Amino acid sequence: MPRGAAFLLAQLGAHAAGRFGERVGGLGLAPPDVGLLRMIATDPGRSQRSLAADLGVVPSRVVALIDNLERKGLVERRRSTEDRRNYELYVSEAGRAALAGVREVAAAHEDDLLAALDGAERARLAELLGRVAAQQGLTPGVHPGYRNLSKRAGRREE
Amino acid sequence: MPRGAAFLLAQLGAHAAGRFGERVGGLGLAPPDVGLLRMIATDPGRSQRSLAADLGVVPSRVVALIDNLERKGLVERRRSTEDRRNYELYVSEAGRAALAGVREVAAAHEDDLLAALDGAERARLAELLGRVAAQQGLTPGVHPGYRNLSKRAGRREE
DNA sequence: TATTGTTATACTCTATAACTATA
DNA sequence: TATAGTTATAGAGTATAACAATA
Repeated sequence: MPRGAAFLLAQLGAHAAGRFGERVGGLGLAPPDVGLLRMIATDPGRSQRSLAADLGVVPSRVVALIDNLERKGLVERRRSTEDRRNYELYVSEAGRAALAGVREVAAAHEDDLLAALDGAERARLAELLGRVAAQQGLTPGVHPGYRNLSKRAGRREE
Repeated sequence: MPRGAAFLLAQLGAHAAGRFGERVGGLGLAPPDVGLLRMIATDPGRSQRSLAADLGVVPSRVVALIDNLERKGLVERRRSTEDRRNYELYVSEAGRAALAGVREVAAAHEDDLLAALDGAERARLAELLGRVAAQQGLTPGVHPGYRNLSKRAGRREE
């Protein structure tokens, strides 16, 4: 039974995510931590609500995620002075250091993952994948692993 | 921040898996069902234990998975006459019909997923991905989504 | 009344370990 | 004693809904 590119994509994607998770785990980070940290670093002061919206996740989940990051000292919650209902989120100094570690790890990850390809082939692969991602409407930099899948048609196990 | 091929792979892989799950959900199948069904169809009479080993999953999980398939009438358990401790698993007629449906759905899935690419580009993508998968030691046709990830350091995202 | 964040709760998935029936 | 499959249980992850503070 010949496997097409769609299956290979799903298979390799899960593999890549798993391996990356192992690597950042070595840094004391869970995979969701990494994405959140990056989003907050990119747009400091943003609220939990806006994160929930961008991630396609329920706000209560962001509470737990940020609790986690705050407990690790990587993110700070500051009550907004303009609208005291919401928090402004900031990446701490330790958080920035963690992100630097993530960047190293990500480079090593990419290199090991694509060991079968030379530079030109990697670029070609990235180009093809980029076009597919754009056509599929995927948000650059946002991993669908966050998304609430329960609304969708099929899931897992009956 | 430029995203490399590794991130795109994880992102697109999760997207592809999610969309495929929706489609087979329309057939009344959960994503794990599809893989199990195929493995049993390929190698009729195999035991639950052998499935667990191939999937990298604990045997008790296979019990629930097969219970499910059996309840839907897609798979049959027959007590082995040689060694009465184990079952021989077979895909039923309904199971074969379900697999035919899966093949249709998979073709439509691939076509929609890769709408951004023409035939030559799809072939090129499949070729590149195939080489990466082989170098990474991935088992053809076995999706890592089954694997026990709890032993590993981190888990999801990116 | 509407909105931000929180808590309480429930449900799903999945692993671990103990158990049964064979061998 | 060892193996195939099963059951009981627990823990992680995540959604839903009710709630408090603020607007």
